[in-house]
Amino acid sequence: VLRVAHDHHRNMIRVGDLAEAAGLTVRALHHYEAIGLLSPSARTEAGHRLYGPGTVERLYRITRLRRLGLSLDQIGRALDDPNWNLAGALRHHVSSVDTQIAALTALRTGVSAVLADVDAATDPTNDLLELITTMSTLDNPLRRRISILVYRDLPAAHAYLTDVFGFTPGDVTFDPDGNAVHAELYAGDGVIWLHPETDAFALASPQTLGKATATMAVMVDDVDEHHSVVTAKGGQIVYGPVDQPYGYREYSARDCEGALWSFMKELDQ
Amino acid sequence: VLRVAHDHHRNMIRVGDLAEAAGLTVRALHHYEAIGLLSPSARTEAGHRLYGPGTVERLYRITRLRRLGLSLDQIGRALDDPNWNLAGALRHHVSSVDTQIAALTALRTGVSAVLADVDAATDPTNDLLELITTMSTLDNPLRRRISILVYRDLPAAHAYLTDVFGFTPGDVTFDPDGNAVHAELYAGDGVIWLHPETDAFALASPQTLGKATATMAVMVDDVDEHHSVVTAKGGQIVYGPVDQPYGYREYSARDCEGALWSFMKELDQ
DNA sequence: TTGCTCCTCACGTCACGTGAGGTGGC
DNA sequence: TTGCTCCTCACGTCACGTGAGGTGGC
Repeated sequence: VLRVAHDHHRNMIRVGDLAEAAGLTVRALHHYEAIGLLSPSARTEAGHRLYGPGTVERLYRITRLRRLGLSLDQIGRALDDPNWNLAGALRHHVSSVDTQIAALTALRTGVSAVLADVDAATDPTNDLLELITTMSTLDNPLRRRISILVYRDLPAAHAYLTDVFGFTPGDVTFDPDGNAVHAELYAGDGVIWLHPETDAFALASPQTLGKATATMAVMVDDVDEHHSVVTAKGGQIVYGPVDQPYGYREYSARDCEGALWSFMKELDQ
Repeated sequence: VLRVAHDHHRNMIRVGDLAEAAGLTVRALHHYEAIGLLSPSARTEAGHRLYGPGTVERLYRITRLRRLGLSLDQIGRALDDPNWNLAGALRHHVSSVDTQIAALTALRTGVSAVLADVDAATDPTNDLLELITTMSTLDNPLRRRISILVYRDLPAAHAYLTDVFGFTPGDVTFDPDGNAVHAELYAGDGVIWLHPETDAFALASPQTLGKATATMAVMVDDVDEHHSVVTAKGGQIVYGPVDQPYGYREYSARDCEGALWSFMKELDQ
């Protein structure tokens, strides 16, 4: 292990500072060293860990891959073994995440149904345990919701929702004649599909009808910040951020074809 | 510990049989005994575990609570401490499950966005690690989507969507005049809100407009089974289950006010 | 001199999985 | 006699958290 005198520490960082910068604990960095994932670039004469720029960069990649849900073992292989198939591992990982999400969401609806039954019970001595033991709603078969919004110009709407509202763009699909037939956007908890107008199923854009049969609410971490970004991008604000009596701070905006969006966050309490 | 001769085992069950019946392993039952959660009713003279009817019933409750995501420690308290607040623990648990779901779904969309970029990359030597390191979409601030569907008669729509399509009912909120102003339904991965018609925001029911500006897709485990249940309940089918070229098996139905719903499942491959 | 950060063990977590080595009933 | 199930230790898992006891730099 390289030992350096303290006048050579210039571009090195100590373990506590690195941990804070990376949002980890010192103990986690000790652990990464113990399993051979991330070793300090050097040590001081007193044995204190020192991390150089290359090592810091490596830790940045580690934390990124960690957020994707890979194990430390997998991350080590991804970083050190050029023959290891990272894309394959991620693809496999996505399907296991899907399974976990399905199980948790089934659980979530099941538990809230049980609790709703408890609240509604006229007999308060009614045993919750009995309810749970006999409930069948723990097996609701409805899995994921996907909202499908109708637009005249899919590529334009796709670009607008990405640029102005900040959705992550997914694919835009075209038919052989070059008409856009499908487009996807990613929000935090799933996907939104965009659909062209069609007489066959009586679907039309709010721009065509002058009214809408649905709107979208999207939860954000900071309503005011999102509002100021959208305003700066030229978004068409319907009303600015306001605390609503039903427990949300929210503002509302219309997109390029007049569809209504509310961006909101639950108020404390 | 009660020891019984083998001619007194009549209504007792052995550990291997109990494990199989409960979908657990023998080791798990050993563990439950070690932590004091479930002890056998008796032992044979040779020391083999024997479980009576009361103990089997207790294990059934344990597995049920386990499916709700409670820890073995919490389950023990729920079963043995009459003063312990099971409903409170479940309520707390629901919000932690929500957080987990949000994190996993954010992860899921992030990873699939990364993989989509990899697939679209014209340069196959483009480094996936580079992509992940530089991707900003992993920090998308948009959290949860909530679809808001417009209906003339909220209580009727709430009842229809629950009874016919199988959504789990949430609350219906009324104003002081007795008008329904808000209603909620639970699907597998979140909530759907129902909203009354309002001129102020140009929102109207498909029944009023004759057209719709949005539709909903809902993923189910078994499209044909859901279709047959909805048909039996008198649902208005638009087209029956069919494999679509874009990779889903789906069918479509209209609800009590003409809103279009697709129930679908991804095809293999 | 006083704080603060740093160091190295080393046990604990959660719900079992997985042998190791051996015994009693059908 | 041969399988099968059963028994009791006891270590391993995964990514650290949480002290215990102590040292070096500002």
